[in-house]
Amino acid sequence: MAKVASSIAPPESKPRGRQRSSECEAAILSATTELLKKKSLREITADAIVQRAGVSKATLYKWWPNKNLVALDAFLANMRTNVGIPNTGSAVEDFKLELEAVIRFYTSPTGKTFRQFVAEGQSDPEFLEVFRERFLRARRDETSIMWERGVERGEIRDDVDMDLGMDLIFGPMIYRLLAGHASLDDAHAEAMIEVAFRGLQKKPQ
Amino acid sequence: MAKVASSIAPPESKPRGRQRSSECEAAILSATTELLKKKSLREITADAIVQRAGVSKATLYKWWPNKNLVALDAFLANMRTNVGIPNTGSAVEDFKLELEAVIRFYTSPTGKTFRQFVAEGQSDPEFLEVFRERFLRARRDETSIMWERGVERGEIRDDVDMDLGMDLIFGPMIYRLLAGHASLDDAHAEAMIEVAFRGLQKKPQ
Amino acid sequence: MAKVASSIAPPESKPRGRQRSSECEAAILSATTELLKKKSLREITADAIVQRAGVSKATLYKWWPNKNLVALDAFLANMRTNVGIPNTGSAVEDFKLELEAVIRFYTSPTGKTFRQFVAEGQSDPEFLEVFRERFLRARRDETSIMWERGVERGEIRDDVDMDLGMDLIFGPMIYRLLAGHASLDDAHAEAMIEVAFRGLQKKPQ
Amino acid sequence: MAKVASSIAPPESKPRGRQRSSECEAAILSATTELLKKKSLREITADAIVQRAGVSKATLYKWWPNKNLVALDAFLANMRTNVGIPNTGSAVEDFKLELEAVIRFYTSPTGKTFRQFVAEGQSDPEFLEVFRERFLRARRDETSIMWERGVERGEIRDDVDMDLGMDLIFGPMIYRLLAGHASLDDAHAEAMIEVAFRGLQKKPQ
DNA sequence: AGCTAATCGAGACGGTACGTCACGTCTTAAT
DNA sequence: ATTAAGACGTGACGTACCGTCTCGATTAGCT
Repeated sequence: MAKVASSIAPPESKPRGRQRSSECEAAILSATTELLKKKSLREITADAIVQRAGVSKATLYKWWPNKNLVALDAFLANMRTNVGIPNTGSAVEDFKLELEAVIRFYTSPTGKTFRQFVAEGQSDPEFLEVFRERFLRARRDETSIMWERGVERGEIRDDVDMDLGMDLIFGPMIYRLLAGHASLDDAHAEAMIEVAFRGLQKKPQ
Repeated sequence: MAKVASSIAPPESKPRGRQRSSECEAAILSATTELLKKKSLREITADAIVQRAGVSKATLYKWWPNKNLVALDAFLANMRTNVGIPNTGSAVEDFKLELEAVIRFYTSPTGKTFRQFVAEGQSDPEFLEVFRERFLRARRDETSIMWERGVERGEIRDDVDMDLGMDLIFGPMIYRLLAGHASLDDAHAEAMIEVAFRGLQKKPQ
Repeated sequence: MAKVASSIAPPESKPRGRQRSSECEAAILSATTELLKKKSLREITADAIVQRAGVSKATLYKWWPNKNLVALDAFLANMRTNVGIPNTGSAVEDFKLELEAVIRFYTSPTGKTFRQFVAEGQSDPEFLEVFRERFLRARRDETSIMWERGVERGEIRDDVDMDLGMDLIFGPMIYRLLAGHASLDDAHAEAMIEVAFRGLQKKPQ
Repeated sequence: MAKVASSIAPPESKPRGRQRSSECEAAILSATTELLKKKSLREITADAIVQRAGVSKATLYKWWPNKNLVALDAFLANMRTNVGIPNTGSAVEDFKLELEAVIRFYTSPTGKTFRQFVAEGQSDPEFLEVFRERFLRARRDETSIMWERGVERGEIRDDVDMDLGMDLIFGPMIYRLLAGHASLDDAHAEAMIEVAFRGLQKKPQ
């Protein structure tokens, strides 16, 4: 993470000196995870992380450039149990289930960090890009399978750009998540998909 | 600003002492506006504002609790020249023009502050609420006129909740604005409105 | 107070306009007196005085240049009930009684302000001079009567400078008062006078 | 300084991390010394000290709770070249020389800080105590040697409490120093000792 | 009776220093 | 070489008090 993968050569004589402690990395990530449950990203300090992890500040800054990227790594590490995407045979149903699942996640204790990553990204373009590539794109790659299945089955119009379609489906939810001007629940998901798909699906004619 | 309008009594004898200097307020707001053109909200400091405004820090903190609300007041003060909403006779056209205008604003030097307000709101719920009430709601109230015209003319289905419809129209744009995963221009606006309205408009038959 | 006595002309036609309110002056002085009972001179603020006195800050600064001089006026106003000096017929006894009385005063709630005046004087030479002239000199003028009686009665050597003698008698007490390195009570007064007078008094021979 | 000496264990393995920079401490103390030559203790600001020392404010506040204690440390550091006490064989002569020396010091550029320490102590009892213990007591311990020599040689009465005697000798000088009502020089020292010792010394008979 | 001027309460204002906080870097001794 | 401990410079924070100022209201002698 945040580091270059240690490259190729497998025999690779170890460098001199003490080796990087994977325990340190784990301690930092899990400390960060714990802190994120209690406080917002902005409120968490690098000092708090290292203290809770029983690790020195130099160690943290040796492996990560700043605490946002630590938090991102911690966040991603907790997503490995990756929910499979639904496959009901109907694109509308699939996206409805998916949207519900995503809403549940984003409003969960862990998922609410998402909003804070987007927020941090507004004043740190590099971070925003990393976040986009490592989180958003991964999610979109998964959901694109659902999209393609819909297109192949003739449920989704093939003249609609997928990115546009995806934004139509998930954009309103993101907007509500960030602006908080309206509620977010299963009912909303259903209604939203209903209307959106009226614009996306092929006419049955 | 930041203060409640002093309510009813119109003759309203002035309070005893020295009156609040409107020059100070103006200086602070315009200094903030200038700084926002050059730096992000996060980078701007209260010290920089007061120094540029030639005003004491105590004065700033006397009238505003923090610099975010100063920036919001400055932002709103610059919007008084309020764009009238379009009225072409066609709801699709109206929303297309409106979405294009909004995109142009949000990507303009002044409008890019919008993203930063949303960002700040993520770690400051109170600020988010103020921002929502004083900016977002005002915009939505305006656009709701367009929506209602569309409904009355029979262009927009009357069984679609307006809030949901608005989010469907503007949500995708906000999402792209904040996540930056895809471009935002007139072409996008057109395509987005096209698809969204297929779900929103009444069948012609 | 703190103002030059309004000079010569006794009939003196009053100046036009509203006259200085003696209630204001009294309110300020008594508010200051009250505050001095609870807090040290350093801790008291001009704002606190005017608030407690129900008076405006401009009024305070119109008649006094700073709060130290207000406090000095308040202090002096509370000393009008001027303790007569003792007159037992014996200089040693007189000074013993006087020293005891002075110690009692300086360690009383009112008198402990004395220390703070001396303290303020260290960083404000002008104030020190005013304090010296208006308080210390008045006290010394009183005590000088005791001294002179002693000299006349032949109890005190006439070749000792009075100022030096006074400092010998009161200096040690002031020192203890300010440095706090030893106790101050009647016993100390007695012992101190005992020793000091052995140096001051005429040999009985 | 300002920290407790780290007690007993002489081998004392150094603590883990980066050590306190003695350069910082030295820079702070010498900057403070310089500033004290030009300004009064009250006028000196923590900002000015750290700026002149090229040190951060956090560092100063890490090691000292306030600037008074910094100044005290700086003051004491400049006294290490400790004047030996006189030893002429005569207590009167010894104390006369000592009083002259002390007067010279207290009226010197460095020594005039003494008055300001006493002044600060009046509104900060804790500081007064530290000042007393670390400065006054040290001086008194030194001078007590002179006193004891005098007692042993039979020059000073053995029924006079030493603290009382000391105050009789030095109190008047302190009084004049702080109140400024009379001059302080060698002539004064001589006269004062003359009179004081008449009360302190054993009758020759 | 009005005019005019000094005074008053209220409190806004510019200024200066405060002491705290978090950041990210650096130093040291131990592993 | 990497670690834990933790000192350090930087820079912003929000608060406090100072002494000045601007208001409109009040008061009283003078015309």
